[in-house]
Amino acid sequence: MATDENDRRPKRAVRVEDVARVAGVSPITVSRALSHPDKVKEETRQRILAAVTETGYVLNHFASSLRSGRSRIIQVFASNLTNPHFATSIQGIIEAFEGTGFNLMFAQIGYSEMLEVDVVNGALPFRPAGVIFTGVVRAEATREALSKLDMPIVEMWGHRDDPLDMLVGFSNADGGRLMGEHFGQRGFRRIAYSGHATERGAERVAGFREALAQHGADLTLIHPMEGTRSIIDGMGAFDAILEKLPDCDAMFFGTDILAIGAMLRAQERNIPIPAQVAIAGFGGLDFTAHVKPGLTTLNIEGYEMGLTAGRMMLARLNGQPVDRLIFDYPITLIERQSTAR
Amino acid sequence: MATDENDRRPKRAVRVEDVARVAGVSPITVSRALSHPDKVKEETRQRILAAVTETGYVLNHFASSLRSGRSRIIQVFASNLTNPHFATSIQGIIEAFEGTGFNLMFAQIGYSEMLEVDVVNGALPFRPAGVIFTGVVRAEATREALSKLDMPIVEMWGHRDDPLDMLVGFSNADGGRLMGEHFGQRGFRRIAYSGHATERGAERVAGFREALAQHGADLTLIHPMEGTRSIIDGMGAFDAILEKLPDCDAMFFGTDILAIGAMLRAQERNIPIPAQVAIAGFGGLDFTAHVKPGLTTLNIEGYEMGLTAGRMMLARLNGQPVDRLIFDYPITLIERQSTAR
DNA sequence: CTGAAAGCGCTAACAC
DNA sequence: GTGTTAGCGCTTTCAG
Repeated sequence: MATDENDRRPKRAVRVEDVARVAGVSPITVSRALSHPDKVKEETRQRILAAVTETGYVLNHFASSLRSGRSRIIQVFASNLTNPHFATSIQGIIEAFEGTGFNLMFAQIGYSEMLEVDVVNGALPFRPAGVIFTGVVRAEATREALSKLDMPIVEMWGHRDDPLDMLVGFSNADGGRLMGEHFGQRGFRRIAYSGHATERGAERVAGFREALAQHGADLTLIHPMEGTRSIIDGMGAFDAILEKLPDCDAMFFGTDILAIGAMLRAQERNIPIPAQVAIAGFGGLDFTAHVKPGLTTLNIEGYEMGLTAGRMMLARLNGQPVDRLIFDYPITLIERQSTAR
Repeated sequence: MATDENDRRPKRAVRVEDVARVAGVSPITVSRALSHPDKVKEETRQRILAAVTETGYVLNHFASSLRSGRSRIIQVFASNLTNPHFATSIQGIIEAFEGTGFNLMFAQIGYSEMLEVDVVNGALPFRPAGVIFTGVVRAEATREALSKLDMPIVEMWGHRDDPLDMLVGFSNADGGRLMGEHFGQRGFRRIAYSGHATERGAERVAGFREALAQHGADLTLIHPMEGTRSIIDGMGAFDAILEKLPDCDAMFFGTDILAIGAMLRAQERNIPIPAQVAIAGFGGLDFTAHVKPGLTTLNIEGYEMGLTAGRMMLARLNGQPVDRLIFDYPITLIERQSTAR
């Protein structure tokens, strides 16, 4: 960028000092012009901006953060990206922060959400400006440690009345209830659930059971599938359920993928869906609309949740008021042929 | 962690100096014990480690990186996570770095790979220890800028004989060739391709066309679909192709998702697959094995590619020799009912 | 609205 | 194998 022949030597990076010299001001004024533009006279600011372009200056985040104790890093604790719901959610988060000058740092957490204090501490050396969890933090010790940190936090994909700070999620209990209501109305009686059955899965199961009870039905069998979600697993689950509960007339799966696996397996075994067994999924992935028979499912807006999570965080970081700390996305039943009677 | 009552005041963080005092050594020795263990006497090291636990010391990355000019950050430039291939790949990368002490920073690049110098520069203030691209860097200017950086780089999901540094990919041309060979042998004559058709897509199309030519067949129609990959898009593509090429007898789609959409649309329209139109996909997503008819596809190991990319980078960072700079994953044809004759 | 001095916490370079 | 000194580049005081 500089026009002289010094370009040859990438000796040392351009510093505020260099910009300051070119602009004829002191280093601190350059710093202010860049981070608190309104605290510097417009004219000076213009001169400084010109000098920045001329010198090709870029801020050294390390020096900046070391001195200020703050950073422009958003720490994201994400679950398995193999699950399209989470992947899509993360995509939403990424897009929310695009072009904002914040940088996203990723760390993996298990699907179990049994996030340890250590995992969180491991990310703190970066003093992130904010933290986003692709889940609700369960461990009490971790919650306490986090709440002491006094930084913006977004939890996702679950529900709590007392989030650490902000929450973008939905109620698994409501989801379970919706499906229980649906199954109850249809008159199903020998009912099985397969999928995540602890933590947030437990809430879903509880809601499901509760709604079924109101129709005099109950959840006859739970076939737990923690952390797995392939089509093959769904096929296996279908067989396993019919093995234990041969007269099963309705199955509710914790993910659409498992449900599709079950439907495919039913086809292979010539078991008519929904005539003999009704099948429902969870997630609202787009292919559920296109399989035959169409798959009844609970729809969740993963991408939008991610986007919203990112925007809430951003608003908070920019000092804007966040109108709702808890943003529960509605979960809706999409009724299709696979559970028709 | 400290046992006295000073715990109440989180005045300032524990520093090397504090650890040094407790261990009865100088700060620099603490630093060395932590980052170059072999340069410190075993006994001293033990004493220091004890002091670290006692004081609850955690390294300040900002100070460390500011001083050393190095960081433990791996910059990942990722494409759209909405695409399960990329998401899975990223998952592989994440797992490769789990527990290694390196931190992953994410930035989004468009599917087009027309990564600008600016995007790259935007990440450099963090002086990453390495950079991973979920794609091959196309823009020459960017390639040059990167090569001057003198840091480990992994490019992915494509092929070049002259990678910037390391490459984990596969040959799109080979993939296209495999499918062209397959279509040619089956005797298809009115052939359409739909999907990504520029850059890496162009290589695939070229290979496809080349192999078809050897069987006296040719690629009659290209229906480009840049950056889209939903089932709905596949349904639309199917209709669009038949509109332009009513006697089309075989379609090759750039992603399995598009291919599935096409198959579903064919079912709706009562067009027999493969009797009237053969359909093939690309990617080897697991559901291709389970749909009816089974979908012929080209298999790609996304997760493994990510894992390998991460491990190559890690080996390089740990100063281990990297035996192969270019790691081409084999791409294989999975022949199923959807293209049977 | 602008500047001078100081120091964030660490490690490179050079002793010993 | 260990210590001393200095400084990475920025921004927080505190003055003016």
